[in-house]
Order: sequence, then C-alpha cells, then structure tokens
Amino acid sequence: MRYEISGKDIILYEDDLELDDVLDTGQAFRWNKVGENAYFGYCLDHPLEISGTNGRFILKNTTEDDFLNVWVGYFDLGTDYSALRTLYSNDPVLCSACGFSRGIRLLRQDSWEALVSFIFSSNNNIKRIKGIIARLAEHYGHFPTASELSAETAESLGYLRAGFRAKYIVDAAQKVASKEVDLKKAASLPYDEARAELMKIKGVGPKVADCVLLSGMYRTEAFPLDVWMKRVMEEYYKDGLPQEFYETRGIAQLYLFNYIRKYKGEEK
DNA sequence: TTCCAGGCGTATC
DNA sequence: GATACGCATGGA
Repeated sequence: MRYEISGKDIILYEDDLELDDVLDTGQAFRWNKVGENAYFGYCLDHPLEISGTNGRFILKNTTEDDFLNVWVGYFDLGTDYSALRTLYSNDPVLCSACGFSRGIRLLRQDSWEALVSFIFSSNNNIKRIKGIIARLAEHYGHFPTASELSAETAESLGYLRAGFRAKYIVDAAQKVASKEVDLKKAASLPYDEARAELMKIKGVGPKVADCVLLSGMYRTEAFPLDVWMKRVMEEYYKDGLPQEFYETRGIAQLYLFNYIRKYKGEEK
C-alpha cells in the first residue's frame, strides 16, 4: 500500500484490491455503486466516495487523518493479501477461488454495525438487507448507537420493514447497551467463548456470530457457514478445510464464498 | 401463485 | 443433539 495527497483527495495504490470484490459481495451493506468502479458508502458515520481499479484508487474529499485513522483499517490495507493468496494456493480449490477474484479483502467493520447488519441478514437477501439498514441510518440521521436503539420496540421499528428481525435488533441493542454483552471484551475472548457471548443475543446463531467475529472483530479464525459455504464444504471439503489455513480461514472463506456464489450462482 | 433469500428460535424426538 | 417447521417481507 502506498498513497499520496492530491488536493482534497487521497490517491491510493494497492494491487490487491477491486471495489466490486469488497464493497458489493455481501460483506458490508452500506455501499452503493455510483458509477463504473465507483462507490459511495459509510463506515459508521464516516462517509466515503471511492473509485478506481487495477491498483489505483481515489478517495474523494478525504483528509489524511481520516484516511489513516478510518480507511486504512477498514480496507485492511496493512495486511499483505498476496502473501495470503500464496498460502491458499497450496490448495487447488482455494487457488481457483483466489484467481477468480483477486481484489478481495476483509473489510474491518465496526463490531456494533456488523452485529446489526448480520442480524438483518438472517434468511434475507442482500438487496433487502441494504434497504433496511439504509432506512435505519436515514431515520436517525446517523448509524444509531446501541443506547439509542435500546429504547425502541419491534413496533416502533416497523418502518424498517425488517419483519421478524426487528425484535432481535431491540434485544441486541438492550444487551449491548447494558453491557450484558460487552462487544469490546468479547473481541478479545478465546474464539469459542466470544462466539457463545454473541449468541446470548436473540437472532444471533452460529453463522451470524461468526460474521460478527470475522468482519466486526477481525477474528480471522471465524468461518461463517451459510447455505453457499455449506455447498462448498460438501462438494470440495468433505473432510474439512485443511488445518494449515485455520488462523486465516475466515479470509479464505471470502474467496470461496465469492467463487461459489458467482460461479455456481450463474450456472443455475 | 409459489418459491426463495449469507438463519434462527422453538418444539419434539 | 439432531431434525422439522414457522417466520416478515418483497422480488422473481
């Protein structure tokens, strides 16, 4: 990663990044495509318009402070994804998946934002998830805190059209606001304990907990198994994923998920 | 009309 | 602990 300041913009040079691979693949739900290789979206309440491809990107109207304090972390620019793909290339299936979408990275999201987002993702599709979250942030004028949402009820959240998930959001907000579930502490617990802690929240099962751990707490050993990944495991990894990938299997999952969803999704 | 969507809670065995 | 089933909503 290398960058330079150009007027009010930041120019970012990063070979292992494509915006379509990270911002439009179901990792984060607050980005909208505003042109070819161009997106507008948010990390919590930090807005960003970013565009570019093939190793060169422009972060429009971004200060160096915001770049270093928010976006370097968000896009995980301190991690060498070429080295990860070299590791994964020891496995034939992962090797294909890495070649299929080279620009994938793990977005390091805020844990609360990730928790809310992935509760909404349950038995839902990406388009609707994005709509629900957009209505929520628009209603408050910012991404609401747990404390703000803890005063809501399933009924008062009716405008979200979130269906049965509204009551889960209220439960999450109340438990996080009261520290009954302490997201900060959970982030540093051993994996199994952290997962169990998150699953105290109604609407958070194994899959949502793993998504929050991976995307919201940068626990790369978390390995979300959704319907698509279950197909991958049945088809290619009947004996489980090779142990050598354990520590970063969550990132391996991103490549595999994107591969199966696009490749197999278009097949049927 | 029916089915499905990055699952989960509940009931039942 | 494993396995069915319902669940809000909206698009295909």
